Amino acid sequence: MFPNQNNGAAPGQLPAADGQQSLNYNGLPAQQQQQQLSQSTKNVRKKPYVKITEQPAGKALRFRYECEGRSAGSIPGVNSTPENKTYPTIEIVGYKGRAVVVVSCVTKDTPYRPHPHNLVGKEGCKKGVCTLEINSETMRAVFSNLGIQCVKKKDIEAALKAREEIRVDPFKTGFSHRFQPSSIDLNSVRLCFQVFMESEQKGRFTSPLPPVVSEPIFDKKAMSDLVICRLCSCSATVLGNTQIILLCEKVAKEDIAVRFFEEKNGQSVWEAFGDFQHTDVHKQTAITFKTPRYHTLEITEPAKVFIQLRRPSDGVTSEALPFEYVPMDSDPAHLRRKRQKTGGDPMHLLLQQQQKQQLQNDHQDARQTNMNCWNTQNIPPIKTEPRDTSPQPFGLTYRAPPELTPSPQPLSPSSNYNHNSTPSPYNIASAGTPTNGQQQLMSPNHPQQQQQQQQQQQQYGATDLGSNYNPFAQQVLAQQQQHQHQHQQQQQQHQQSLQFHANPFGNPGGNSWESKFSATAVAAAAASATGAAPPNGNSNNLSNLNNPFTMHNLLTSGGGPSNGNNLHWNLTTNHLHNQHTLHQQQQLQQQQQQQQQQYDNNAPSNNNPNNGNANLNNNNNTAGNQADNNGPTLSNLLSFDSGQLVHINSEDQQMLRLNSEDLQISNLSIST
Amino acid sequence: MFPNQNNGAAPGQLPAADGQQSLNYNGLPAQQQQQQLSQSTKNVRKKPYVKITEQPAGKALRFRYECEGRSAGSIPGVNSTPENKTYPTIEIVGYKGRAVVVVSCVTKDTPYRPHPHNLVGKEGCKKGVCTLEINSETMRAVFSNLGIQCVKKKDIEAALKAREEIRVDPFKTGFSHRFQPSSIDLNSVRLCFQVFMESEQKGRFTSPLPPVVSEPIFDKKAMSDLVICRLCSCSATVLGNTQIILLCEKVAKEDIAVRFFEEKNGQSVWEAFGDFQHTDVHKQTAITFKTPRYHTLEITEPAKVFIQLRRPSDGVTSEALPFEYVPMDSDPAHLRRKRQKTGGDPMHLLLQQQQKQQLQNDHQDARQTNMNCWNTQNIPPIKTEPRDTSPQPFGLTYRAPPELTPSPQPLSPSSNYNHNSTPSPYNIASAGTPTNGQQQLMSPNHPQQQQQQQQQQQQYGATDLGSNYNPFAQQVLAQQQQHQHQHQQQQQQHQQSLQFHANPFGNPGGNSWESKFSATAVAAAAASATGAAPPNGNSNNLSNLNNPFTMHNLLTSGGGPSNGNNLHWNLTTNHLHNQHTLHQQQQLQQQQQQQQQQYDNNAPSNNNPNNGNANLNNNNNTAGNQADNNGPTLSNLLSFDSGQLVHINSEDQQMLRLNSEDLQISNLSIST
DNA sequence: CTGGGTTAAACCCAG
DNA sequence: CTGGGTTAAACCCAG
Repeated sequence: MFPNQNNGAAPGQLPAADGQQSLNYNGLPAQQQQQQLSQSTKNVRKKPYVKITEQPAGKALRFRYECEGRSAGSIPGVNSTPENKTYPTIEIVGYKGRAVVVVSCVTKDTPYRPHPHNLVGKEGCKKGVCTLEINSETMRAVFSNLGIQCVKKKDIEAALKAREEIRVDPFKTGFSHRFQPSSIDLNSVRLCFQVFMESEQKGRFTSPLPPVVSEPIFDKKAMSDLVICRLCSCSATVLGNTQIILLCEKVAKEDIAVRFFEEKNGQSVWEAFGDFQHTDVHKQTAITFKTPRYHTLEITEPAKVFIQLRRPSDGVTSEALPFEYVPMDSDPAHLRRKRQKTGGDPMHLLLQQQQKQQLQNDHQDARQTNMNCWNTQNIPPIKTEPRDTSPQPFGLTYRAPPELTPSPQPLSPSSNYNHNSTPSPYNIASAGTPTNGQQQLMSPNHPQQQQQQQQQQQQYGATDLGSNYNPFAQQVLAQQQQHQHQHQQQQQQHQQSLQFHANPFGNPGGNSWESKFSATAVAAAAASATGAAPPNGNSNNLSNLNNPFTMHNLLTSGGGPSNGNNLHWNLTTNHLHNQHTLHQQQQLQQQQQQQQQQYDNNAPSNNNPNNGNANLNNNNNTAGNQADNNGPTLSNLLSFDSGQLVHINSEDQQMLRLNSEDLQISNLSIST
Repeated sequence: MFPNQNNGAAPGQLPAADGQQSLNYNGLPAQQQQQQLSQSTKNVRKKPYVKITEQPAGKALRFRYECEGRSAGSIPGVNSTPENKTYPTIEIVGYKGRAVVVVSCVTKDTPYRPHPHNLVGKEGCKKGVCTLEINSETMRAVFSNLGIQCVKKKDIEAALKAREEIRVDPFKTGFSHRFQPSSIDLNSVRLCFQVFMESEQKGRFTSPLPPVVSEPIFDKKAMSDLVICRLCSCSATVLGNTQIILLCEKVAKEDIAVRFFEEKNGQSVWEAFGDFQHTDVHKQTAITFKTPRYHTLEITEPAKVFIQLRRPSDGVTSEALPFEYVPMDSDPAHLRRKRQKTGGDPMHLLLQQQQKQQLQNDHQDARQTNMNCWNTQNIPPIKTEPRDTSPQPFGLTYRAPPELTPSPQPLSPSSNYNHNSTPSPYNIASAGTPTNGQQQLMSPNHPQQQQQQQQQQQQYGATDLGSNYNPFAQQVLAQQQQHQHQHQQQQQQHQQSLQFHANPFGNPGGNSWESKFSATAVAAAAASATGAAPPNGNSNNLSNLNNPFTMHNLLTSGGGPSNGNNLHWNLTTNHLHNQHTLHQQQQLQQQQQQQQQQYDNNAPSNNNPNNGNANLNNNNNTAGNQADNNGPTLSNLLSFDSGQLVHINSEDQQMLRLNSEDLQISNLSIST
């Protein structure tokens, strides 16, 4: 282990457990958590962790496009009310001291990949992530102005590339998903909180806590609830077949049903569905349907039932509105008269009415009335002369226009949209095998864990990325993770050395290869390269060399402006005999280091308009100083962007030295 | 006058008038046309002209975006039916022989400016315009595959620039409107047909006929008719106040009314409007309203009336559907019962019903029922015991889903959308003063006409381009026109010479200035320039120098990628004392020539990817050969694009010599 | 491929 | 500025 890492979390550093320790977080019972913790930490009694004390509201906010040129608003807390506004809040449990949190968007579903959408807001938001120092008294951070700025499909790739550049990838899934933009759900995100505690070396925030994700957040615009806005009538006769127009929020015409049901003592005793075809759904916002027949025609008083929208695909329903079935006597005059003519036989009447309505079913509309929607299971003998009872309508309109209803929409993500609610990483762990169960609590540096993660990704990749997803890409994913752990290289060296003959720049150590790699050599390598891969300035693209699939993606992904200062060379032939992923990963590390170094040497300030006088140190460090821990201090960072508490030194040349720490955020430094 | 122009149209060239000459075209009676023609042509009895024998359908086709990556379909003729398809067709009347027609989109409203939308199709469509040779037997051209590919707002400027480059500007309005993209209606165009007859010199199509425009064509997607798709009920009691939901095609909630009316012997005897607020318009596609009270409560049989949508802003209405007012007795059972309880007094009943419905008016919805919509002018004494009459509904649904109704939508542009139908250019002429009336038939080369056009543009500019439109820009417009007429310069020289002292490159002739304008001089001029105008590669931008408004536009129009090969220099100070527009125009010509020449010298093939081997001649002609008439031949052009009958030599360097002819299409050459 | 409905991206109004 | 409806631009399904 390394000096800056305290994954082992020496017990002495931790404050005594406070009362809150016994509270749940991420929905797990405290006992279970405790068990988990003890499983993984063995001798360590309490490990600090991040707790979301106020979840973000599930769909209170519309995602905003950058082109809208406006603030994206603030995600409220799930318990926010107009009178008492709350905001997403986290708390560090089991640690007191300085800490910094980095918030970013990840995908709703596991594996939690970096999500292209950006967090924007007044405080701490930069490059789509939000970085705040946690109040070291309360050990809390409240995110009172966090908006979600959505990217459009065409910009997914660029957005993920930008995220990759600042190395925010909480779960080390890599960024290969940027080549499958359509696999990314742009209508939902989770917030991911990555907390970094101050290390022994003051002012450096290099001790990460396991990342924690919020409940999903849905774009309010896209995910409209099922809502019945209006009904032209909320009563009908027990005979059914009454045409009713229902106005609603946007629905999918192929995936919507109108459900009638009756409850007795909280128990559903009857249900039936309105009868319509998908062509009866008008512009996604209105449904013309016919009422189902009531389960009995023999009622003398109106029967109170409910009507609601239901989405068959997931069973989600709208709020139920009252609806009334009235005795046959209450139907319009012309029907009543006809019944009288036919002697009042209700079955005859039923037949007549059906025939009549069949005729009314639009001269234009030749389809058959679908009798299947009717619940015909229990039709009792019908009373010949039902009493003339008066229906008592509930009112014709159920939802007033927005300006008239102060009542808030249902905001809780735990209502309709959490049917497949994804658990937090801790929950995942607990759901897995005992071995996998430790995963989230292990040091991300642990080689074993990296392999586990890779396995996990392959697992998920098959299900999450659709049928087009190429499992090859998952390798790249794992490979890309690897390069964030350059510091480990020295330790891993004994494992690696056996394979290093395959590397043409074969250099077992990470420290001294720079001297072997002059600009001339680069030029020669570049000149001898025959591949057509467009240089695009991203060091991870070296993974192409091992992965024809990704290469293909690169070649077909539209290229983008090529960065003339980044040389790439084709090493494919050198890797043909590499069979083990781990070996490939290790080689990749070497190559990436080499390329990074070369980038540093050849392009000292290109593409970096902000790279002015802010970085007073370390801009021209050499390859040998990997042990150099002098990251940018907060004051330096502040002079870089004075509105920013903590700056992720994304654009700094420094980043390119790859002296990154445990997590993707390389050097979070702070000065007091 | 010039050798290639036969505006005078020597009578001997013309075939004898055929029978069709007596037909109308562009909706003008033949007599009136005849009169017009004789007014302007004095001694010429019959002038050939273009007649649209089949107008394009007014809104049969959806405009398609380029990004949709598909054919844009074919505009049918206005008389097209599924069985007998027709297409826009023109005919040349009064001339027999070879001719070519160039079709392009122009704005719906006068002045008919080039419209950024492009014509695409299998035959002859290139760069957004369609060029066909007219069948010289029938003297007709049928456009059987003409689609409209719409540009998005952001691309308006580029699209118009491209049009400018190929010099398609039928009415010489210039292209200044590209700096007011929002002034351009993207949902409508007119087709403009420019016919060029073969000149005395065979194979050259340089004798233009006056351009003719079609009736407007509207984007089917955007301009949906007012259509009632469905009503939840098509009958109500004479009392009114029955809530009805109406489903419709997209309407504007602020500009829609539901009109009830009654006709007796074709005469409208009663009308009233449904009662609703704009908040009752649901998602633009449904309206919940309350029926107005019928003009009398004293009916014993159902009264047949009509219901339709009406757009107050322009009075346009939907088709009317039958609606039935039924006597009070026919209302639902609970009301009838209540009436019985209160002794059946109808006024009491009315009051009761109103109160009741007021209560039903949504607990949420506190607004007052708007009684103003009711026609209360003629309420007779009410019969105490109305007969129980049966309503006879017309059926509940009025428009079936698309797949069920074969009946075509109304297609004629002369129905709803031609309220301000713009006449053909001939009609414009006839509507003007006698002097202006000759305008369209005069040679555009005539100096007097240029001034007239300028006046006309200023006139139209004020009304067509909105309140932000700066009349200064109209000058530029005229100035821009001017530079298409370099040939005239020699003739105009005697007028110009007096003012030429103001020109720093003072060069009265158009032939020999090239020698005075070396690359060194250009560099010096560029170096001394202090203005901040971004170069953007368009020679017309030189007009900025005279026009601060346009300069402003350029500076704020977003710039676009600057063309490094186009040097601009700031001559503003040299023009401070120029007061007369004509002088400015003349100077501008000089400057444009200079710049063009410089462009030719410095950037021989930049920005011209197609400038390969197609242009065998004239790529390196000098400034002296302005009389050179060797345009590209058709065979040359065919090797350039073999699918193309006639090629507008837009990208040819040749264009830059400005040896353009009468119309904006410079050299239409053809080889047999 | 077509017609045409639907979704995603921009735009813009009203409070 | 905000929330949120509407339009314009893309996308995509069904025949």
